[in-house]
Amino acid sequence: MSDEARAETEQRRRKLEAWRTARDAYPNDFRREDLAADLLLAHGEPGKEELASAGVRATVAGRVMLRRVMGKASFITLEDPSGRIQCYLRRDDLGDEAYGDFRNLWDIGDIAGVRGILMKTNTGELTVHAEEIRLLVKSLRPLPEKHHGLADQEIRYRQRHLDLIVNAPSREVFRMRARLVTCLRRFFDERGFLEVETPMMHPIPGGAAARPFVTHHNALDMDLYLRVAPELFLKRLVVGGFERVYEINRCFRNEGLSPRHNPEFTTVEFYQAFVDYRDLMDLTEEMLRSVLTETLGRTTIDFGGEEIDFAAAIPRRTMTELIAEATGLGEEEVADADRLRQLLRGMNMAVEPAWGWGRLLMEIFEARVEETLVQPVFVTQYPAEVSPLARGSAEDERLTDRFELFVAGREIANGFSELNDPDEQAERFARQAELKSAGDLEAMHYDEDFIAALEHGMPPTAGEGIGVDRLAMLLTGSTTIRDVVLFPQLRPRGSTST
RNA sequence: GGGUCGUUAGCUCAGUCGGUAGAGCACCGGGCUUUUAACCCGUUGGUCCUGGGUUCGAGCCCCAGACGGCCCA
Repeated sequence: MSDEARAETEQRRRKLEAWRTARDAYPNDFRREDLAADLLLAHGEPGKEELASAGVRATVAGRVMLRRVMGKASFITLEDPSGRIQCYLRRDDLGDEAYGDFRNLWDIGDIAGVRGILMKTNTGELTVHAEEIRLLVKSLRPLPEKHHGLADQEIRYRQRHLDLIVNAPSREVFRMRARLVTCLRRFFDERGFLEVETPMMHPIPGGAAARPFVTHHNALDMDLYLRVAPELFLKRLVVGGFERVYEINRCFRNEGLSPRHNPEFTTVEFYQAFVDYRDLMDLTEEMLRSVLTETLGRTTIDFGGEEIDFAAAIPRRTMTELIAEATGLGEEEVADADRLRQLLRGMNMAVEPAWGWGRLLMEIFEARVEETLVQPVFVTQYPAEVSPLARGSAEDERLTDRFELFVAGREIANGFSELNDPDEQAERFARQAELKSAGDLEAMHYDEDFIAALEHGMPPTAGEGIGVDRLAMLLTGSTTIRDVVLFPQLRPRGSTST
């Protein structure tokens, strides 16, 4: 901290010490009775004289955000969770001592309580004319600038409390996120889904192609993995007879940080027996319209200057179709692994010899198609090679009954008809295990316990995962996940690691 | 991991060609009893991200590093 910041903090500490000598500097007996927004709603309309004759009492409390001292009278603006309310403080009303303490010891950022009578100023602003003022908490550190707020992104993420104190739009983002989660929960509850919690620590990481975080259990003396997905546990619950389940919770993936990736992120994952992936696409559309209507009050969103429309039916396009369109390849060429490999090399992209047709197709899709999918679209018929848990397509054994939803060039949801043939699942795991031993760090483990569960019989089921952070980004127009995660992961300050 | 842009007062930001480091807000002192980002007067406040180098002289040029943003892998 610089001399000057220290100087101001010391100044404020001196004020606190002066205040402390006479009384409890951290009282907890003040009870707020009115919120700023409620007062404004109830008394915003009446004129100055009308309000004065009504003599309405109010008791407010909040953080001092603005201060205008005019000698023997002052205005302060308090901010509470609902909004801001102005208070009018006069020496002649409060007495020399209380008013003097206010002038000498209070600062912007302190938390205060004010009891008084509602009035309107000459310019019509609803104001609490103070009869009693209380300094409730002294703030020892200066707040960021009152008009421009806090713009430094690094400080906004590292000291989120400051961001929340000063930046109203940031508070609104997290309120919106909370509403989103409430809506999701209600949506699934209303449809008979049971909310469950499955392990965050897995003996074998599974359910997604991703590198896990490793931790260690001392008493059991075994490594555990932070889950990359809850999928395999949720399907065991379907085997157990919970035919509709959902979980809203964190997943962890040991990958780089980016505007779209935080190592811990939230998904809602849900499973429903006796439906297939087409039914889930219908359900997803319904869910999106429901969430948008309840949170934003409309079915369109503005994202990066682009209006995105969820009112109409969301188109369903196969991956091969979209690739043919984007690359100009013919149907037979898209079906030809050698042709795809050639194309990728022509795009100057690394190609692993182990990659088969499905993986090559996926790579091309990610490189050429994804970012072009701005309006909502369900991409269907994902290759089996990259979908080791999805049911194979009846029409083409190289494909699966799987879809992903793309909006604004981002993957929002991933769902499929579940593979419930234990023998085929065992073969798929075996193939994944081969890839893993060949060095693919994201390949899945062979999960015997899951196979055993499938052997007891899982009803025909479809399941889906939706990125809650990414939905929150869409709803709030945020282009980086860090703006919708309260405490995003950042590199430790002053670290020397590379 | 690579490329690129950024880091200057507590906060928001200027800083010309390499020549004594600035503004607004906040803070401190003074004035002001209905202000509105209050206003007026006067002060204070700097590891110019860090470490090297070039130069008579570096916030500015060069090298390395840290952290952050963006793009790519």
